[in-house]
Amino acid sequence: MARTTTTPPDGRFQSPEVRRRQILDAAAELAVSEGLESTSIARVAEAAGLAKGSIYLHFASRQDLLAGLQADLWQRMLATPNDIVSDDTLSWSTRLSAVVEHWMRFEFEHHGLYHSVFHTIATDSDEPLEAARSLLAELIHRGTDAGEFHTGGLDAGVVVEFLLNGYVGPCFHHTNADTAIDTVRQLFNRVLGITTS
Amino acid sequence: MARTTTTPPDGRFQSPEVRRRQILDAAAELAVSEGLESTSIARVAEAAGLAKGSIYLHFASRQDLLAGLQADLWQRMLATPNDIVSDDTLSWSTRLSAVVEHWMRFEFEHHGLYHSVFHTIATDSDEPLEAARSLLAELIHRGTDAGEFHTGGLDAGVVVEFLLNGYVGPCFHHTNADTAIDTVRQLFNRVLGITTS
Amino acid sequence: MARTTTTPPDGRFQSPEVRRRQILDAAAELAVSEGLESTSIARVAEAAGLAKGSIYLHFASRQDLLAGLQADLWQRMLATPNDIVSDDTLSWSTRLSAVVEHWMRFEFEHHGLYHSVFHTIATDSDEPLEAARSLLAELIHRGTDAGEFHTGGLDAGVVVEFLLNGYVGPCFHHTNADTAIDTVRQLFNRVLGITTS
Amino acid sequence: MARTTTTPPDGRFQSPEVRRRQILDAAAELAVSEGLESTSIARVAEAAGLAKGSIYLHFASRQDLLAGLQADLWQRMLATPNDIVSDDTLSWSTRLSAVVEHWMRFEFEHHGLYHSVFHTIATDSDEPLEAARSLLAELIHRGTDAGEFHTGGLDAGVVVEFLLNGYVGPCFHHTNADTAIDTVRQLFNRVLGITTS
DNA sequence: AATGAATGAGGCTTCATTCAT
DNA sequence: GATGAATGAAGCCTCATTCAT
Repeated sequence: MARTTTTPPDGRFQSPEVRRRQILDAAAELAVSEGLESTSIARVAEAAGLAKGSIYLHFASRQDLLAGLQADLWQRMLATPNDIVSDDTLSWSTRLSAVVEHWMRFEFEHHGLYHSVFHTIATDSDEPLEAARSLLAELIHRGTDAGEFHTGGLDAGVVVEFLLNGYVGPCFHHTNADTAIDTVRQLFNRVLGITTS
Repeated sequence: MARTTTTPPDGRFQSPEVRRRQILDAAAELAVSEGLESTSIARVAEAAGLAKGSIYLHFASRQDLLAGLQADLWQRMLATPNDIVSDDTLSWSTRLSAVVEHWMRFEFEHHGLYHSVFHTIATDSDEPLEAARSLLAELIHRGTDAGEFHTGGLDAGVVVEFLLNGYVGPCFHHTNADTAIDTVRQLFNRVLGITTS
Repeated sequence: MARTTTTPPDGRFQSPEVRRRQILDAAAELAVSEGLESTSIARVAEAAGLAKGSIYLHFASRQDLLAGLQADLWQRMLATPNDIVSDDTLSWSTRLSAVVEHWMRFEFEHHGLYHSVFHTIATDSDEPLEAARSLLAELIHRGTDAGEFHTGGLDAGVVVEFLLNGYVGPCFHHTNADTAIDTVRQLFNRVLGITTS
Repeated sequence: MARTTTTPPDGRFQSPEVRRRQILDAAAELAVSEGLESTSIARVAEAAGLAKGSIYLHFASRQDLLAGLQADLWQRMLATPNDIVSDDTLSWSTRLSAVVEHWMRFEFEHHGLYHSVFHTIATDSDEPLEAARSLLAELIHRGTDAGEFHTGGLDAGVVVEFLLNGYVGPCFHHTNADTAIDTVRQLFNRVLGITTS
């Protein structure tokens, strides 16, 4: 039949994957602009150009939607850094710098959404958060082993938490992003005893 | 019913100041134990031993109450550090250490309440947050002038934000508080180029 | 003060007991006219002259309201019969007749509401239903012992269920109530082997 | 996707009659296991192996489906009894016994579905219910004329309603089915003045 | 004949806020 | 000052029904 038309005439009918993404994007935008708690199903539906009930074709509940948003953000936050850490052509301090830059740009773009998602949503698993911690912990550990970093007996867990929270602060106030990133990179270096000659 | 007049045996009639304090304390306790969003007027009233309507004799709205709570917390967070910074018998690095310890203990005690108040409540003024920034900024500035800290041309605003957020991270995970505080103090030292001989 | 006015000017403020009764009455009326499932909170509130939210000052949930309605009906259904059964000045067959009449008039008045409440609402306890069964079972048992009834070895439980359901049937169709009651009384007599000379 | 044309390997295309039956059977099963109100279109479709929308190719609305279910049940309830009543090789009391047994077994099998269908669904016509009444009324009338039953001037309509409701009661509580049936048969005999010598 | 994404009315429930007492 | 019954807007969710494919 006429089943060949892959592009529907208007946007009324969409494949589940597309719709799911549209909804998540709408939710993310709302969450950024109005806060997570104000991100109601009604608002999301409106922003996504759907009826309220249609949200439930893609998410079992508001909690589920929020969890999906969280997972989505985490995955975007972690994908590139994972690649960076695995790239053995780079020195450890270069990898660290690259990860910091990625995270900060991500945070600038989302203007703190990560932070509210981070601290507000109750999910069953802290998996992705743990993944971020592990990533940074491993990076530090291996850079130290390689003689590039010098943590001098500091509690590794505390250092990781400190850095992971610290870089977020400068992202909230729109000073020049490049300056902020550059400064934070140097702060990471100081914390990890990296001497940039 | 048969109880006729004046001064009731229990604490039913209180001066406005006392009542206000009772309400704020009840709200803070609830916010710590159940989260800011779950802190409803009904729950606060119940915890404060008042009827719902009576809350409105002391606060214009829920927002007002939450703003009061915020101001209260900031107040508590800043009072002692202000004293510390003014104490000229101490070296700048000692003052810094003392402020960090105060803030971290405060955070540990309130189990992240500060953080959610910080990030959730929309207030008209960022006054107190600005005050915290100023405090730390001044401390760093004067310590640098005194030759105790060495920030080497780093953007002061970024450093302040970095530190102000960084110390919060380790407070969420109940590793031993003393270890966390000690480690964070050393991290501050590293960031500010303080050499502890 | 002016606390003496027991009758409020209009019906806006009522004591909890009065309101609870008004709500239950409204709910019963709706349940009779439209069926239990159609008895929504919104309809009940409207019928009771209240806002939707006000229902929840008196009932924890729709289930709770329905359970309250059920309990209310059962209690009205069982109070008088209990008295009748205890009245030792009457013969057992007279008591039986009186109970049947009470139940049937009750059913006529409520036009089958008992029946839908009986079969629809999921309550934690079947207490009151069990109470009705017990009442009839005891009445039959003691009337048999007294030599007034002759059940001749029939399974007591089955007989009770049979009678308890049977009398309801004629109440649905508005034949003359008195005729129906009189006929059902005779049917009970036949079932229980009572000879009315 | 790659599956090209005609006659699919599974039972996807069916004649309307077969589909209708499949849907009704699925609905009946669901109604028995979960109650009439919980029998949603979505559940029925799922149980029948169809998409939601396809139900509407066979029934105009949910009400229509429920009415169909009702008609179906009545049909099954009345077919055999009609044959029994027409079987002139049997005495009237034997026919009565056989009808009672059929009805009770039917009720036991469906675990009260008949009852909820009976009392919940609003249909335009009470035709089938009337048919059941007529059947029993005729049976009683002709048995009385034949001298087998002795109703002694009791109101026929009331007696029919009484019996029609009465037999249902014992079916709800899983005492032994055979005992229940046997007992109810005797109760019918008592009501109709049948002496079993 | 079949699908299933989309709809939107309607149901339950919560909660900040008001106001007569 | 204090109360608490009452309100009503707003939130989450379900489900019968439609319709483009």
